[in-house]
Amino acid sequence: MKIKKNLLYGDNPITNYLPEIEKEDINGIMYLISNLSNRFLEHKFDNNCLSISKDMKYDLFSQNRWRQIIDKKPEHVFHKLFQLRFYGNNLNQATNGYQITKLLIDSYCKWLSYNPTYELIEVNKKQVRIKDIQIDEEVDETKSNFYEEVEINIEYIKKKLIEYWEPVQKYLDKETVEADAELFKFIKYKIEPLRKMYYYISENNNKLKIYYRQSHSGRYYSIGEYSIQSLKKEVRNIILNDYNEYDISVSAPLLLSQIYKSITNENIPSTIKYFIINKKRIREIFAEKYNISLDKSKEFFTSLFFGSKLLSNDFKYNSAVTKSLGIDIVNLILSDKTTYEYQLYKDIKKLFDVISNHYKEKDNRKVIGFNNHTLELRKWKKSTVVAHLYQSLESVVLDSMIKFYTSTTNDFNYVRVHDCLYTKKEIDESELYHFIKKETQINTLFKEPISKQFSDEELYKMMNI
DNA sequence: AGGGTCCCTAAGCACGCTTC
DNA sequence: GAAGCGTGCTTAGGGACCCT
Repeated sequence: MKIKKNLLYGDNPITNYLPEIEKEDINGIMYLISNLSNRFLEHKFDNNCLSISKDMKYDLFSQNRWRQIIDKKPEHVFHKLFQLRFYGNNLNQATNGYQITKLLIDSYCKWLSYNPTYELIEVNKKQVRIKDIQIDEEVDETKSNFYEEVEINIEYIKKKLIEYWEPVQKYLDKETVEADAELFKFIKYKIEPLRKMYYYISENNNKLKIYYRQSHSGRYYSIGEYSIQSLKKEVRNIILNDYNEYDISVSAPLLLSQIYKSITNENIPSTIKYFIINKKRIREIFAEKYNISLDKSKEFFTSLFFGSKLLSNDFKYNSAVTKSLGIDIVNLILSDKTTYEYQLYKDIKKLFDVISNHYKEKDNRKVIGFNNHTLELRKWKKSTVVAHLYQSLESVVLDSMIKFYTSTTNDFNYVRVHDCLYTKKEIDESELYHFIKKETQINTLFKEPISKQFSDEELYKMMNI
């Protein structure tokens, strides 16, 4: 256990609010402060009380001491401080009946602005982070297959971080701050991840180390605390600010169609073809028609191409789509069988059936993907099988993209994101297309198609508006 | 010796968020 | 549909201890 000597009791924002801290508990408080940056909004405040998880209590005070000395004695200062518990970690549950108080925002702002020392502490053998500095990478080497390292333009991230910080700063002057979903999400999913990544990269000589693990289908997932793949896209694009993004446009419909075509030798259903050509407008008109947000609309079509059911699913009454859109809208979609969206739903279902049955005939225990990765099945499950095939084909295309990039530029700064490749140097999209076609026989698209698009009038007619 | 209780930890599940 | 991370809660099971 090591503690920075000059970070004294009373020097940090939390202890300012806690007049009676016992000396022996200061380690615990240090631990709390070090965790504050990432988690503070998930702890419910009531006056000067905050709640922390059971594990954290035990880490702080040891389980025995917590139970025997603190939990059983209501007069103990920490009993009062930590007695509250809350369930769930989303905003609604965390703030139910409470407000995000000035204390909370204040502590966070002060904590960030202080930044006086870069000292690390150890508590109960656990290494933790304090004052923004990472001491140890917590990636489990046994889980990751390998890592790749890429150069990052850190100055731009710094600039963006300052921009991000502005909207939070204005809360400093207010007495109380109302629970604000936007603020909550902004800090939790944008500021904190970006800040964390910024320090991670700057500590590593302006390079980003990405650990990958390969899944059964051949996809590479970035793992660990600093996983770049599950960052919000906006944040990821800030980090990879000077990179070029080569995205397989309408990837799921496009690749599924080619699997279908290779099996049946037939043209794909026209509904799916129209979607590939007019994706953007179709999503906009769909959002308009059912009066939902564009994001919900995107989610709807994405789910359809992953084989989502509209109403019920096997284990829960409501499918993911029903949960997202609400039962009324789903019923509305299902009520008119002549609409484009209904027919698209049916055609995708047919496409899934054809692909699934074709492979089931060969062997109903295993499926060999396009990259020769094999899926072993105990029980045949259509959606899993199609997902495996789709992902294996996707990984073939991504491998091919990487091969093209590294061989033509002799550069290895690239980041894998399933059906999208970020590259440091620019490449020619048309050459990339031909390379992939030659290597894999797959047709890809890297930009929204502009030819053969329907007029709005035709689209409205198609969707029965 | 058997039964009950407490302590402690790990593992598993559920949930909520992100990405594609 | 695939997967990731972080968090909260429950449960299983072993060890230590005490009582009958």
